[in-house]
Amino acid sequence: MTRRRVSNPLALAVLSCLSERPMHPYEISTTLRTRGKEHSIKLNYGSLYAVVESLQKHGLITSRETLREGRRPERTIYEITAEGSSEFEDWLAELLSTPVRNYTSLEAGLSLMAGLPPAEVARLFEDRVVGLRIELGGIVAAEKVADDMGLPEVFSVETRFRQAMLTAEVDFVIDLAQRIRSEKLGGTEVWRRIHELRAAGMSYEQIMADPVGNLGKEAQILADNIDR
Amino acid sequence: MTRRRVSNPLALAVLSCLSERPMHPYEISTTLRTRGKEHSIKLNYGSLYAVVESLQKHGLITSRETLREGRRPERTIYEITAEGSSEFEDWLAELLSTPVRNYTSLEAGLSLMAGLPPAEVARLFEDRVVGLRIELGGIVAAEKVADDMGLPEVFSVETRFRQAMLTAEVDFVIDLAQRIRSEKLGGTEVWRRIHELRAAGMSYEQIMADPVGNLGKEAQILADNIDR
DNA sequence: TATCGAATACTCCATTCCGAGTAATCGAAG
DNA sequence: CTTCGATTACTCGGAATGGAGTATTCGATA
Repeated sequence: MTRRRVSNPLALAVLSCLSERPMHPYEISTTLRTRGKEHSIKLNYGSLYAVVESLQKHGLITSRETLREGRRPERTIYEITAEGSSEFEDWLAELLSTPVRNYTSLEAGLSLMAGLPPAEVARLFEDRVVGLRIELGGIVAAEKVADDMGLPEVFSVETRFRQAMLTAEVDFVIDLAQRIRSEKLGGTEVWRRIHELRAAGMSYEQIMADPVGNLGKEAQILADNIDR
Repeated sequence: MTRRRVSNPLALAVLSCLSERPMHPYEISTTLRTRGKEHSIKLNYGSLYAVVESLQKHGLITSRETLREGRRPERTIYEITAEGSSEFEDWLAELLSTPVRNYTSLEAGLSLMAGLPPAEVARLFEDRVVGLRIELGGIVAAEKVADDMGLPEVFSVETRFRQAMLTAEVDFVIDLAQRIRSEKLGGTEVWRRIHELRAAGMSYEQIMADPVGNLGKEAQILADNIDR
């Protein structure tokens, strides 16, 4: 059981919109878009309509009326229930107060990076830094626009947060790339050696048959960890 | 079309394991566990078996043999194909070099935080900091254990990365909580006022009928943004 | 005034995911 | 020697996801 009856964060955004006033799903989507919330909460129609239906099923919102103009598709207007309001507050409080594990793709990559040779990994990180700086540039520009429009900071803190996280990532990646290049990162020699031997045609299993002999005594730990 | 034929990062971990030697799925799972990779890549059995099957279907791995000991379930041993190897390298290179949007739950929360009153949000952030510090403590302890065992840093950079990100998050959240408490965060007064009026029984729509009158001239922007 | 692209307002459904369940075996303690 | 929890090794089905498709209308341009 996933603690929340509806667990997609998009549902929280829906409750947030309906806390203001009743809306129909498409209006919710455009509201979220114009406010820039779709940059922090993944929004696509498939999920939106599924989530709205699920919220209704669980009594957190109710449909108020269905109207149609001309031969356009129907628009069902939803409003939040008392139960929905308290779910909204409780859920939002939980999101703000309770750290949760978020798996990022960089973490996945880092955890397996020894699968590529050190020089290549360093180069890839240098590429990444270029990309990160471009993203950061975009965020800073967007912040400036919001500021010039007079939008108070409270309504775009998530952007500041992204900026902070991206900055920390840039710092980390630059440092890591340098430490790989200079072989100051612990184990880089063993790592490089493994790839040299593999490039020379030796299999991983052959290398690991005698790690210390093939790779040096730093590799003892690998021998200990890899055998069953 | 999701660029990769198999897009779950767990598939990358599977390919990584099979790059070393042939294994059966359960062995892959235990290998990933003992190496601590399941902290960076979500691992559950349902996904593991689905992903293995999908990798096979797409020709990135092949089953080598199926054996059974006693009346235990069958164990099918898989090995990586040449195509699988190049997919592994290509995919890993992409993960390392190319930033992607990762939606976090905190970002979702931040983007909607105006839905709760400022004082409460500040308190929630203070709670979060406690939790984050506990997590950080655990990570630092784990790093020490790895270091004492002599495990070279290359094989646990992902942990350092998590540490860096969590530290940046703590800094951000502490600063934000302080700026809310001291009302130095732009718009905090308007924000507080909205919740005071709502607590006094006024609806959001009533408030927004005359934002400047109800909330002060800082709220002009809200009027502009909220009407259609 | 005819056309064409953008916006409106969804629907569909093939994957993918993931938590819970199952069933056998092993090892240690009493 | 027997019981009980941990480990081994998966299977299953319901829920979530997300991209592509559909049908109408509006507004600008030629």
